[in-house]
Amino acid sequence: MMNSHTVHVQDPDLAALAGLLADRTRASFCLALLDGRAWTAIELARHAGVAASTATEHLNLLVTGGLLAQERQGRHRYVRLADPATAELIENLAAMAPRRAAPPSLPAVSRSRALARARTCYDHLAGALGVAITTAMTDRGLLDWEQGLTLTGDGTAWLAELGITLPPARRRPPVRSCLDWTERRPHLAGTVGAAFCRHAFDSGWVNRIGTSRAIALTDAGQRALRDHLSLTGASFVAERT
Amino acid sequence: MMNSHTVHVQDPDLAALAGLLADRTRASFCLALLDGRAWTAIELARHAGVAASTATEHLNLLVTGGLLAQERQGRHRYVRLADPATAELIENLAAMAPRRAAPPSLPAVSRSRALARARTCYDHLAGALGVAITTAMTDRGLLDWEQGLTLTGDGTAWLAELGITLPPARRRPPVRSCLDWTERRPHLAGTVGAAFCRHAFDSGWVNRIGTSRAIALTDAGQRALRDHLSLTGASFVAERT
DNA sequence: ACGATCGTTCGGCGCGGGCCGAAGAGTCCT
DNA sequence: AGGACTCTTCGGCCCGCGCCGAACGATCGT
Repeated sequence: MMNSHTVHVQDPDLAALAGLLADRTRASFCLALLDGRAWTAIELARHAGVAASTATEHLNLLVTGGLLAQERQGRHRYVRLADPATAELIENLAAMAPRRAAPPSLPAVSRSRALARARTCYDHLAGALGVAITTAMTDRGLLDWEQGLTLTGDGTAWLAELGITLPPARRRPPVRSCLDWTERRPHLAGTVGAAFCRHAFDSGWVNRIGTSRAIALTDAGQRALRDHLSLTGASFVAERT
Repeated sequence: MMNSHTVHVQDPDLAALAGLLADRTRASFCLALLDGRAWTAIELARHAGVAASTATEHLNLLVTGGLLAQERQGRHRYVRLADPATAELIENLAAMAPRRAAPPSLPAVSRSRALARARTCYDHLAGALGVAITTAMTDRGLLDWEQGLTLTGDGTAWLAELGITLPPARRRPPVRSCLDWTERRPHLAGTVGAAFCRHAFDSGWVNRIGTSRAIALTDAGQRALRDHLSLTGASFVAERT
């Protein structure tokens, strides 16, 4: 039985959702959380340059609004993006948003260079590294861009060879193109992108640089990319410290 | 030569973009414009229940913000969504936004029933009609949902048989799943969805109901759906007046 | 020429929301 | 037990912004 005729059309409260992101501080929180990790309230407060009390209020709004999930451990309040759909929404918004000139301070430049090389974008790899991997996979026929982005049979076999098993396809698409705001080129996201990223961390191919969202490609990682993707290059390799 | 190392990372001004949609009136404008047509300033003002002067200010913001495109004809100011990417962004936001109870006035109920049956969603067909067509195409093997949404070889042939020629694939994906806020099921969008919708209007399969975004399936349209998709049903057929 | 309609500009009003600092509760470490 | 740290609550400030009405200019119809 259809009962759609008894359902009143309820307008989506677009303004309420957009209002959550319409504040500099809250937007800064969400962009920071795009690295996929859980941050504490004070980390976010310092990141955005506001008082702890202000951060608390903003986090309350974002959590009750459903954009953020929180988890309390001891005296810490950890928050992260609620789910991949939320991350995707923020990515899309960020990709369309106008740029805002950042103060080109010296440490900021060095940080931005590390971020441009390689970083996580929610649950997958981004930066020059993410783009290079995606391009190499396309060149080897593992990905197909003809109709949107799809994983080829060769691609499935290649993943299996690496020991990456994919969860059964549910709501979330296995492969998805993600365009973030430093690299202006698309890179691999979706469950495959997430699985590959996890595999790269587990196999020691990449490591986090300190506590930032930037990551560094290890020697093992360079070998792996050369062996499995014939991928060599310098643009995504971190400088020696 | 890579020159990415000279490019300063500029944070996307997410708050500015979200701020454009963070107002009830502006959000109401954008949702109305999701039907894909151009509206005049006063039409939007009346739709949202604000003074003309207020609408002018909001439209200025939305146009300079890049979300809307405008065209002036005589004393009229026509505005429409800037491009398909903008429409998609608003769709995604609307799909995630919390529902807001609408006052269930009697004319509103009747209007909502017509909208639920069949309407345009930006440039493609939506409502029960859009969902039924999409489902039928899937059942006949014209669409494949295994890896995201793709058009099969049979699907391409079927479109050619109808006389629908597709523009060469550029940035915009040929098929895309669109989830709007009345039907909670996905329906066909992308360039294929747009081309099919245009074909349906050109062939007299559907007509606009007055000046609303609701549409009515004609007798010719019912025959076409039966012949080409073995699709029969009542949920998407308008009542006789 | 005239009224009618559409759109814009401007001044002014009022409210909401973002910010802080101070005070306090809860947690961890030593 | 004590200090250090994280987080929350509250009061208060103030700016921004969404709203309107009035006046005006522009355009269309007759």
